[in-house]
Amino acid sequence: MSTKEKIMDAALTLFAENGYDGTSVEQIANIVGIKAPSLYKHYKGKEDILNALIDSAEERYEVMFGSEKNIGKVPQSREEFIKVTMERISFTMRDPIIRKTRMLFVQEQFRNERISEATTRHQLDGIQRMFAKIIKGMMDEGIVVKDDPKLLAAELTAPAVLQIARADRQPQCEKECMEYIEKHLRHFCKVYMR
Amino acid sequence: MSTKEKIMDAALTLFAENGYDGTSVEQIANIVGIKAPSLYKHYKGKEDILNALIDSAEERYEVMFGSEKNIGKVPQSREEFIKVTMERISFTMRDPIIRKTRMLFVQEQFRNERISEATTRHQLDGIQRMFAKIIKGMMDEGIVVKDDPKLLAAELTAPAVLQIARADRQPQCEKECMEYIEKHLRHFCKVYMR
DNA sequence: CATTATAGCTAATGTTCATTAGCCCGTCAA
DNA sequence: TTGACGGGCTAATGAACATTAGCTATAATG
Repeated sequence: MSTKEKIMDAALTLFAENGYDGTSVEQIANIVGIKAPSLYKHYKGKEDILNALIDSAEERYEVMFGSEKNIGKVPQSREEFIKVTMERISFTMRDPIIRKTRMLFVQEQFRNERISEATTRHQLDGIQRMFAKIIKGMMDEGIVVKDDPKLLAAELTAPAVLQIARADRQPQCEKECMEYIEKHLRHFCKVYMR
Repeated sequence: MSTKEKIMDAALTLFAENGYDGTSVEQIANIVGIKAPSLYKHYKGKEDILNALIDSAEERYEVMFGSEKNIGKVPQSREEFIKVTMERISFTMRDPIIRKTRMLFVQEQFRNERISEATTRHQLDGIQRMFAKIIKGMMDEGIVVKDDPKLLAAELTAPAVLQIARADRQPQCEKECMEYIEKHLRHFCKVYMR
């Protein structure tokens, strides 16, 4: 891993934990194993690092939600839908980089316009568009009752998003959150699936 | 309004907008109309102000969700339920103190244990317990289909909570958010109400 | 009227922080 | 061999910040 990448990595960890203002350039340099001034050989300043982190999050988002490739095939049964959905949610909840990015965005959303806008785009539009497509697929196959796919997607994902946010701030409740999400998912299936 | 209250008020506004670390004692004093050192006649320090704000938020929560008085009577029709629910949500979304407290809590949730714990208690437990009671009441009256009231409450409130969070960071979308919430609410009623 | 507490002020302190200046060493191309 | 450059270093700078010390005026209390 190059020094530039190490800086990004360390900054993301610290920003997520202590916030942007609560993190000093020296702390970042310490983790990387260099002195603070050396950091300026790689980035113009602290804000430049934040912008690089936002860029990188946007790229990741583009890869995950930009194309429709990663939706996979339409689940053919209730249990299959529950399984792949729980896997997807579990990954999103636990992946360290996604988790730290979420925590960073949550904290900076009111001061940084790019982050504010990206949060809405990722958390609401992206996820719901994805699930709307899956649900639409299942509607077409007759597995799910006919209804507005976007509304159903929002109902499906919103409780999960809130539980993920809870697990971010209270990691000791992670298991409980996942169970709660599964309960919701099963209830959703009971109501809307044949 | 006493100076002590003015300080709380100014601090809440600034903390919500710029975060705790992003706010200086001098900025708070400026809004109040005193010099920074005078502030220490009222509070031991910056953190003391934050703690007072948390105390005050907890008291407010206790008043709003502590007793069951403020649930009001069980709505007798779909339209009545929609009306009172939208009013409740609109108030929660727009009331300046509640809004700023929410924004402060969102930003500090990872660094302050009291806030972390309170966020879960207010955002998940409190709201859902309240709506579960209303829904339970309507189930008993036969207006809502028999089901787990807490699950239904979570499904009802989760999309609203996310839209309120969106309106907090993008106030220009407030109207859009409210319309979105009403759409969800009506869909919820279509699915679960007779 | 005397005294005491309250709540403001200015000046100062010590710390932390982001950033810059300028030096040095190793690598690699000309 | 030379020279340029990348990437590290130390030292320094200047600003911001939380907090303390100590003075003063006004209001409340005896």
